Amino acid sequence: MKKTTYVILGLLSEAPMTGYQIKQVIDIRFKFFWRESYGQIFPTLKAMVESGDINILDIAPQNNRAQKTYAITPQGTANLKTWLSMPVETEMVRLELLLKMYFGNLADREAMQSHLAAFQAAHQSDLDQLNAFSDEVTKLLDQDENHPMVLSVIDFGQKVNRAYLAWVEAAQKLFSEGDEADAAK
Amino acid sequence: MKKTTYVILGLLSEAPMTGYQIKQVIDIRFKFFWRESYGQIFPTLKAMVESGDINILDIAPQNNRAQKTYAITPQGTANLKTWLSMPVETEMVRLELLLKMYFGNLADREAMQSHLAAFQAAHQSDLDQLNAFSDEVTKLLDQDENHPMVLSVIDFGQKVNRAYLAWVEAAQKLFSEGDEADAAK
DNA sequence: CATGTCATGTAAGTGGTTACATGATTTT
DNA sequence: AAAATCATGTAACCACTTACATGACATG
Repeated sequence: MKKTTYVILGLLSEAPMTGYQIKQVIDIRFKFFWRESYGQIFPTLKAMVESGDINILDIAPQNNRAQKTYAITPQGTANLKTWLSMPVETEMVRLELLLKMYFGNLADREAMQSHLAAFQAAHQSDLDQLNAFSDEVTKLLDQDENHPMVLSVIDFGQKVNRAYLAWVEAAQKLFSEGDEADAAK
Repeated sequence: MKKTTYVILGLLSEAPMTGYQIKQVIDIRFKFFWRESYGQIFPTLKAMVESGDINILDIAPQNNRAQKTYAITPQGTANLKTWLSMPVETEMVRLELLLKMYFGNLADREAMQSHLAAFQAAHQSDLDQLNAFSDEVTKLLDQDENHPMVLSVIDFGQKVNRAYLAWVEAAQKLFSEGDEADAAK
C-alpha cells in the first residue's frame, strides 16, 4: 500500500474529515516532512472506500456545498496499526540546493547567493511557524494523549530547521568574501 | 529537464565516467541528500547522448569489460551552468518515521522503540562517514577549487545528522518511561 | 568453483505532479 | 462585481523503483 493511504488513515483516526480538509492539514502540520497533492488524495479516498478502510459519513450535511466527510472503519484502524508496527521504509530526501552547492564553483556568485537567501527565508519561516505551533500545543496542556508525540514531531522540525539555518549562515560566507574584496577596491 | 540530467552533467564536468561509476559516486558522496537508480541513469545517459549534452569517449579501452565512458560536451556545460543559475525548485522531503511518530500513541511501544533505534543507527553511520570524508578532504588541502563547496555540503550533512541524533535521543525517552515503570515492579 | 563486483541495460508497474474542469460560497 | 476560498474530481504526463536479464572478470 502506498503511503498516502496511511497518512489519510492516521488523520481520519483523529476525526472525520473531507478530502479538502485532509490536504489542508497535511499542508499545515506536516509541511516540513510530508506532502500530498489533490491528484493523489481524491483517487486514494475513492479506492479506500472501495476497499473498506474508510466510509462516507455524510454528504453535505450542514451546508449546501458539495462535500463528502470520510470516517475510518474498524478495518482501517487495524490496517493503520499494522503499518505503524512495520519497519520504516527508506526515507526520501532530495535537496536540489545541495547539488547546486556541490557544483557551485561553476555558478555565478550572485545566483548562489540568491539560492541561499531563498533557502534561508523559507526555513526561517518554517521555524517561526513551528515555534508558534509548539507554543499553542504546550498551552493546551496534555489533555490529549497524543500530545507528547505532536510535540516530538515539532521538536524534530525545530531542530532540523535550526541546523539548516546554522548551515546557511556559514555557507553564505563562502560567497560574501568576494563582496568584501569588491568593497575594498 | 529532470534533475537526473543535471546530476550527471555535474559529475561529468569533473571527469569522464561510466554509468556504473556515476551511480557509485551518487551513492557514496550524495547519499544523505540524493539518490538515483540504474533504471534512471542508463536511459537518461542514452537520451543525453542523443541531445548532444554528453558523448561517448570510448568503449572498453583498457579492459575487455563492456563499458562506455561518457564525457560532457560544451553544450552540456552550458546547460549545466544555466541550470545552476536558475532558482532552486521545491525540495522533496518525506520522512515516514515522523508520520509514525505523529500517530505513535496508536502503536506498540516496542515497535516505536525499534523504529527509533533503526533511525539512530542509520544516521549515526551517516555522520561517521561524513566525519571521515571531511577529514579526508581537509587533508588534501585546497588545491582543488571546488574544495570549499564540497566541505560545505559535508558540513550540511553533519549538522543535519547531528540534529537527527539529538532529536532521536529525546524521542526515545517518550517510550522508555514505561520500561522504568516495568523495572520498578 | 562459487561468490562478489564490474558493467549495461529493459520492462512493467507505481507513485506523483500539473493542468484542467466545474461550481458554490464568502469576503473584499 | 470580482476575487478568494471551499470543494471535488479527471487526464495526461513524468519520474522513479523494482525486478529481470546478461555476462565478464576477480577474489577467496
